[in-house]
Amino acid sequence: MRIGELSERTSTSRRLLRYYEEQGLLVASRCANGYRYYDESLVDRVAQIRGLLDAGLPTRIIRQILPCLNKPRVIHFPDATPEMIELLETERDRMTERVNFLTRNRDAISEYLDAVRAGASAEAS
Amino acid sequence: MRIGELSERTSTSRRLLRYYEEQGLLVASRCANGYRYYDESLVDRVAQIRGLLDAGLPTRIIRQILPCLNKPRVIHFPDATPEMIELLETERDRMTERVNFLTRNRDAISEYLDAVRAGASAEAS
DNA sequence: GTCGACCTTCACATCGGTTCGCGGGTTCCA
DNA sequence: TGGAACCCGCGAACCGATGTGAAGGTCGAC
Repeated sequence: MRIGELSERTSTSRRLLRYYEEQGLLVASRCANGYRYYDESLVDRVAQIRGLLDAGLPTRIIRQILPCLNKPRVIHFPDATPEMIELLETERDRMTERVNFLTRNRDAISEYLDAVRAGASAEAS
Repeated sequence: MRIGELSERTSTSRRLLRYYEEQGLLVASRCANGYRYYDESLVDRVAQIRGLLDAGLPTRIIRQILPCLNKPRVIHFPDATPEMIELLETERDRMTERVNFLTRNRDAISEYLDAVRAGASAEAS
């Protein structure tokens, strides 16, 4: 597909798709006329990129970890340098921290909502 | 404590502490001479703020949900307007999405690391 | 009393992700 | 042949979080 369709299907502006490409997060082949051409699988990849960005990871990091997150995972780990592994471990730990933190706070919100609802129903009775 | 101590104990620049206050995330009382004075409990609060920021939440949202996240939780839910409840529910759901997303990706990284390690040990044998 | 360490406010800079919008080329259809 | 709808690259602005630094007030110690 071309950039317009990808843009619609991912709810992401064309400009931003080009930006992600510029940042090395997204690869597009080119038609004879210079138009970008995107593979079907890139819809998911864009969602992944946006999810990671939304979670607070910078493109710099996303660029590094993205290649390790694809389905045919067994294929290409010959490029696993020690620095790369360390980066991945660090980032994995940071993500775990984020998960724990978010979970705790979300649960606190849930509790609060429960308390409010309990209070409201008690008041109604 | 004054801002310097809070800054050190939270590894947060003074500038940022003032910024959080300006954004309504942090309250400081003032000494006679105009210096900010912080309660002990604010050390934890700063950590909480930074954790939420790190997880990708903007100060605007943090300001809204923070009051519902404190220990004496039962005390003050008289100010629970329907809009507030809706905001909290929305934000709780967004956080759940983030958690799921981060967990999936972190697990993918872990799997990759496992695969690399397995490959490395197989190669070594 | 003055020096140093702390605090105040404030304006400005930086950085990364995002949006806007230009000037121009390509495709297709009337 | 022209116009609509798409594409290109690109610069500029924006916004939110953060850094930097100036100009000045307060305090304790020497």
